[in-house]
Amino acid sequence: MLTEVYRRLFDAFGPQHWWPGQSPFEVMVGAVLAQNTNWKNVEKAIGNLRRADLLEPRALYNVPAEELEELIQPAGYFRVKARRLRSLLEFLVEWYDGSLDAMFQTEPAELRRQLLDVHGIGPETADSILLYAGDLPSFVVDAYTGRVFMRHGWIDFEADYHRLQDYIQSELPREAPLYNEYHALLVRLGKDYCRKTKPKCLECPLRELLPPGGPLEPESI
DNA sequence: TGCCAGGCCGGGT
DNA sequence: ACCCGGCATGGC
Repeated sequence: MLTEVYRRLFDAFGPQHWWPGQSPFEVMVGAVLAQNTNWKNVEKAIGNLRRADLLEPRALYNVPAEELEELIQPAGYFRVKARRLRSLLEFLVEWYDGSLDAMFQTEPAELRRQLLDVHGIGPETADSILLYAGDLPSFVVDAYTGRVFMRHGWIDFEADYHRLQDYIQSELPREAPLYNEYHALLVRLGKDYCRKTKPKCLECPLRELLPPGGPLEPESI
């Protein structure tokens, strides 16, 4: 089923080119800034950091908190995110001497646990870093993923992050490029057709895979 | 013009 | 073990 879903999404949307041509560090910073935030706003914040020549671990590590807040303000939650970036930078500098290459030498499951111990890094952000910055096959589950799978009845509404991730990873070959493209396609699908309100299920590329009675909602389970 | 966006944490039951 | 409010900006 998941392979079929992928085929349909790829046929409908083509490759999404997520996080192309950018440094792993920039991707990592973007993963924090993107928490519950419109990507357009994240781009503004990243642009500010780039203009200030701060998209490099040591440079960003040395920026005072208040200045960091100003730079990332367009991404929203800027005080919270400044603290979270700070935690992540301290982790990177203190454990890996500020080197992403060194960080990614760590065995992936262990690195994932370490990232989850960083204040402000939850499962989605950790997996985004592993997958999009480290090319490691850790599937990124987001709000869209859950919504799409639940509305189709492929997983129950009570499933948490790791239930969903285990299910997806058990159905797919464990390959980073596939996870990368698959997640990006699910986000694209979500934005265009599977929003929280006013979904456009009947025009969706997956409409033929809907349950007979149409998309499921929590009360219908 | 409200609602929403590529979450996560902390405090209250 | 839940449940919920807080965090903040800009786009549609």
